[in-house]
Amino acid sequence: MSPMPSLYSQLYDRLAAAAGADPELKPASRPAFGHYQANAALRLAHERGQNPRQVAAEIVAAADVTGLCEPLEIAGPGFINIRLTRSALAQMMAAQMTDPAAGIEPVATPQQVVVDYSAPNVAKPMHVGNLRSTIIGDCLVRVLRAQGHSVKPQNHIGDWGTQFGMLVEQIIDDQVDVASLDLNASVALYRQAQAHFKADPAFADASRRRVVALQSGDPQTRAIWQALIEVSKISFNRAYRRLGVLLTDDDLAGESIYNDLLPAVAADLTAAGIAVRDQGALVVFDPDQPDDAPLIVQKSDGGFGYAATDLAAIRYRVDQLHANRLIYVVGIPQTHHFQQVFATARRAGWLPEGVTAEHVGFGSVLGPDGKMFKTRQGQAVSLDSLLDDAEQVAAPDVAVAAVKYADLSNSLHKDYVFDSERMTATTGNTGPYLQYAHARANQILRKAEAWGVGVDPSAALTLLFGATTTDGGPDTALADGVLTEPAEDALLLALSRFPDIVAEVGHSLQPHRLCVYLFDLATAMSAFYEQCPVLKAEGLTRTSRLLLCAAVKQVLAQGLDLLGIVAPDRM
RNA sequence: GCCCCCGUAGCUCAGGGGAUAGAGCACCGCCCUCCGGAGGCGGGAGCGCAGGUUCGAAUCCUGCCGGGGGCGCCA
Repeated sequence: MSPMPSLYSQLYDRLAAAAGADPELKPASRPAFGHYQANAALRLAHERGQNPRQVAAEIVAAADVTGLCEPLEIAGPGFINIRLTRSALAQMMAAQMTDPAAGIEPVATPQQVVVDYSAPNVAKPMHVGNLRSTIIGDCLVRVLRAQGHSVKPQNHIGDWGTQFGMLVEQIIDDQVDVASLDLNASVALYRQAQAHFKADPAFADASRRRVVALQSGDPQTRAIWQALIEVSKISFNRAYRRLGVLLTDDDLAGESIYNDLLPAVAADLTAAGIAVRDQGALVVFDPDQPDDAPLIVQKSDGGFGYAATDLAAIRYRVDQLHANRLIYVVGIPQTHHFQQVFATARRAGWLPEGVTAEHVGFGSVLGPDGKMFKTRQGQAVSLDSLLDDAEQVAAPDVAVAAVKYADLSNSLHKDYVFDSERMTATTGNTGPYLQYAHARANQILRKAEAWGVGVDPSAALTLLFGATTTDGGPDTALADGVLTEPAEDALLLALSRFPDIVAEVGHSLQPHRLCVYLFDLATAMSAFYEQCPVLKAEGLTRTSRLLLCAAVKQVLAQGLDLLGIVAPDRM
C-alpha cells in the first residue's frame, strides 16, 4: 500500500490540470493568504496578452479541488490563494501517524546511489574537514534511503600514496613494532618521517623506493602498511561511534583498492585520444576549457595522481556497483578537480548517459577569529577536540546533536564559525532546542498516560473520524469543533509539509532545508502549546490535541533521525 | 593573471523571479493560581555598490568593491 501523496502533490496535480501548465504552487507568503498560493496566472496572462485576474478566474473555474481546499480565492493582481480544508489536513496527519515513515513518499524510480564521504587519511587524526563531509554525507544517505533509493556509502580513505613510502621507511629505520602502534604514535611517526624526508636525501631516495615496493606488493612493506591502516581504522570507528553516523568497515573503499585499475585508466584514455603526453606527464586537456590547466592522470615519474584514482573509482562504481547517481561530499576547494574528472569520465564513456555525478561542495569550518580553523601550531583542528569543546558546555548526547545540527543547518556553500556556546544553546535554531521540543511533546503524552487520559492513536483516529461520518464525504468525516484553533491549523499545515521537504532535500542535497523546516515545526509546536491546553481540555478536543502532540513527536523524531540526531524522550 | 565561493538587521543565519524581505541571539516593553518560561505577544533596526533584463529582482545578467579559497606533476 503506497502512502497518500502529500497535500502539495495533490494540489499541484489538480491545479496543473486546470491551468494546463505549471501552476507555480508555493507556500503562501503570509498566513493571511491561506496555506498555499498559485502564481501561474500572472505569467500566463502576460504570455497570452490577457488580464491576469481573468486567467486566474479561468483556472479557479476549471480546478476541481473538492475535498481538498476551501473555495479558491483570487487576490491582488492575480494570485490564487488556497486554504486546505481542516479535514484534509487532519486526514493527512492521520495518514502520517499510521505510516512508520511519517508520510515520506517513496520515489517512483529508485536509484542505485553511491555517496562518497568522510574520507579521512590513514595515520592522520580526523579533523574539521572530515567532520563536515562525514555529517553531511551521513544525512544524505539517511534521506535517500528513506526515499527508497538503494544507497551505497563509499568511504574513500586516504590509504595510498607517496606518504606511505616515507612512513614505512621510517618504521623500518626505527625498528618500530607496528603491532604496538596506536594512532598518536603513527601520527608522530608521520611527522618525523616528513622531516626526515626533507633533511636526508638518502632517506628520501629510500622512501621513493619504498613506494615502489608498496605498489608492487612487497610482503614486508605491505604488512607494515596494513598494520597502519588497522591502527587508523580503530580511531575512525571510534569517531564514527562518537558522532553516531552509519559508516562501518563494510563501507571502506580506500584509494588503495583502485591501484590495480590505474594502468588501465591511463591506457584507455590514451587509446581513446583523450589523454596525451605533455611535459612528461599524461594529461587531459578539455577542449571546452582551453584556458584550463590540464588534469594530470600520470605524473612524469610514472606515479598516478589522485585524478587517476577518482577516474578508476567512477568506473568501479558504475560498472561494479551499478550506480546511476554518484554523490561526492567533498569541500569546495575540490570543485575544479571534480569538474575535470567528471568531464573526462563523460568523454571516456565511463559516465554514460543516465548516470549523474554531483559534487556536494561545502564551505570551511572557521575558528573563533573567522579564519580557517587551525591550531596555534598551524595544524588542522582535530575532530575530537571540537567535540570535547562542545562537551564542556553540554552533555555528550546534546553536544553531538549541537555540533551536527550547527553543521547541517547552514547553507552548504557557506563557511561557518565553530562556536560551541551558540550551537549548544537551548534557545534558537539549534539541535538542543529541537531535542527539547521533541521531549516536551513526549512529556505531554506521558503525562496523559499517567493521568489515565492517554489515547491509542488508532483508537483516537476512529473517535475523530468515525463518529460523524455520514455521507462519506471527506469534509464531513472529521468531528465538528476540533482542530479549529489557528495554532492547530498552523501545526497541521507544518506536519503535512514534511514529505515535501524530505523529497526536496533528496533532490537538492541541501540538509539545511530540513533543519529550517524542523525549526519551524518546533516553533509552531511552541505556539500551539502556549495557546491550546491539551490535558486540561476535554473530550474530543483533548483527543485531537493529544493526536497532534503524537504526530509532532513522530515527525520531529523522524526528521532528527534523517539528520542523524538522536531524539531522547526526556532531557 | 585566470577561475570558484561568500557579502541580507548590531551578531549568527533563512529566503534564490511574485503581494508589506523573515527567524534566532542581543536590546526594550508586555503576558505566569500555564500540560516543562529551554515559552508567548509586541517594538526598533537590513538586501555591499552601480547598471541591465522583466509586468514584477534580495533572487537572473554584466561590471566594480570587500572577504575567503583554488589554479600542471600532494591528495
